[in-house]
Amino acid sequence: MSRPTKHDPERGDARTRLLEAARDIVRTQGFAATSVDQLCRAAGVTKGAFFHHFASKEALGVAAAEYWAETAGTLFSTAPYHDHADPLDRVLGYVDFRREIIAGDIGEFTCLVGTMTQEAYASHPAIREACAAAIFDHAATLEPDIAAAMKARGIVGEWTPTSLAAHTQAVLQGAFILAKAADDPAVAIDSVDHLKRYLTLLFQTPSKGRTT
Amino acid sequence: MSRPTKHDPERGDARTRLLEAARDIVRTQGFAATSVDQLCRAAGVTKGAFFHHFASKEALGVAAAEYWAETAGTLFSTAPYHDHADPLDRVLGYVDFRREIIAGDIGEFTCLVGTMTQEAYASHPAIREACAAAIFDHAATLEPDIAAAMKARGIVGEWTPTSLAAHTQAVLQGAFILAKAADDPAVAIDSVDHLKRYLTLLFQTPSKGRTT
DNA sequence: ACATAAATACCGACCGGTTGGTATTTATAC
DNA sequence: GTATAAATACCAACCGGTCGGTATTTATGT
Repeated sequence: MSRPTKHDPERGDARTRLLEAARDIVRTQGFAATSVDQLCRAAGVTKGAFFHHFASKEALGVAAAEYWAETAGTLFSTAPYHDHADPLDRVLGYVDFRREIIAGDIGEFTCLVGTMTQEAYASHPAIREACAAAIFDHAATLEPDIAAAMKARGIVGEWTPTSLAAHTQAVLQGAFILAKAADDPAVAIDSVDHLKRYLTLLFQTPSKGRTT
Repeated sequence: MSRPTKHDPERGDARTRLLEAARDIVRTQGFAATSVDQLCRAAGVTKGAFFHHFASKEALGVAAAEYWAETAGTLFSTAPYHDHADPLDRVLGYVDFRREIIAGDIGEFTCLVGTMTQEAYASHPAIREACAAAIFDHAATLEPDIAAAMKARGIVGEWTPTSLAAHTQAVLQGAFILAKAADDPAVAIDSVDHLKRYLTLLFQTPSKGRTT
């Protein structure tokens, strides 16, 4: 055990390590099934440190959602799909980028805030709000490109950029659930392919494509 | 309290009441956050009865998923959308039927097995399997109509009836997550509308609509 | 028809371990 | 020296699960 003290920086401070532990463990076990002790063990800190940084387990959940939104924000804002000249290519490039991420271990590509939403939407309003912000703020980053693609092609469909952006997130979240159920990422990739096909059909339609 | 004995049938036996309590409570709180005591209180039975009918809390989770699959099975097999002559109309009728269900309280139209999958896929393999069966067996009921619609229109796309059926479930599951996050069923309805639009575009396409 | 045996269904007190959270102390940084 | 960060010790409530027992239904032997 040697000397446990001396403020060992190791990898980041205690708060960040707890947030990263939450990201990894909550994604595979869920929020309720993850105990504070387990988080502390994984982060290599004591309970005292936990409750120094977070007022409660719920507060940790909120912070984890915010941390998730932050890291995802930089991941996607620096991704290469923004380089395409055509706005539709940027949207399709986003879907391709999401598709690439889906591989390997399920606990590593699935979405923390989607998982937490399911458990916390009724019992922990603060967590629900933080998750909603993470999801819909991320969706909002797609709206300008969708709107530009609509304008460029003169599309005036009965749907809005907001609802289409939200739909992309719904497909992704649902794909994650199916991948977890099937214990196989392939089914998630199939759904993302269907999403890309939808976007392509939507924007290649010469007429308005009335359906409803 | 009067006389508690004499095998009071009230509303179904203890097992069914526990299953119904699980369906209602787990959908809003999640599996891990729902205690056995809470289930017993809601079902009006004692802990002794619980562990008489179920070997463990996990076994209750498996049984709840199976019960869900059973009740959903009768709900959808007796639904009116099967009456359409055109197989595509049956598929679109299914989507309409799902759309109609999405209304009112979120805890009442969301999916038990989708919720449980998120929490249990890694920690409770038996629950994961039961949820997977519920989801994919339900999806499979759409495959014959999808296949018939493809054949009727001579569509030989790069996708399969199985993957499209699974995709419908992904959209629904994702729509539920977004509804929970936004605390508003409207966003779920929007996604279902996008799904219907996708199906319509897919099957009205004269060419194969190569995209990938 | 009836006594008896054996399942089945259910009850509720109880157990050891874990839970989220607190109080107090100790080390570090500026 | 004082604010911040972290460690230690501790707690009452709650957790899933057990257990000995009782009531009721069903099967069986005569």
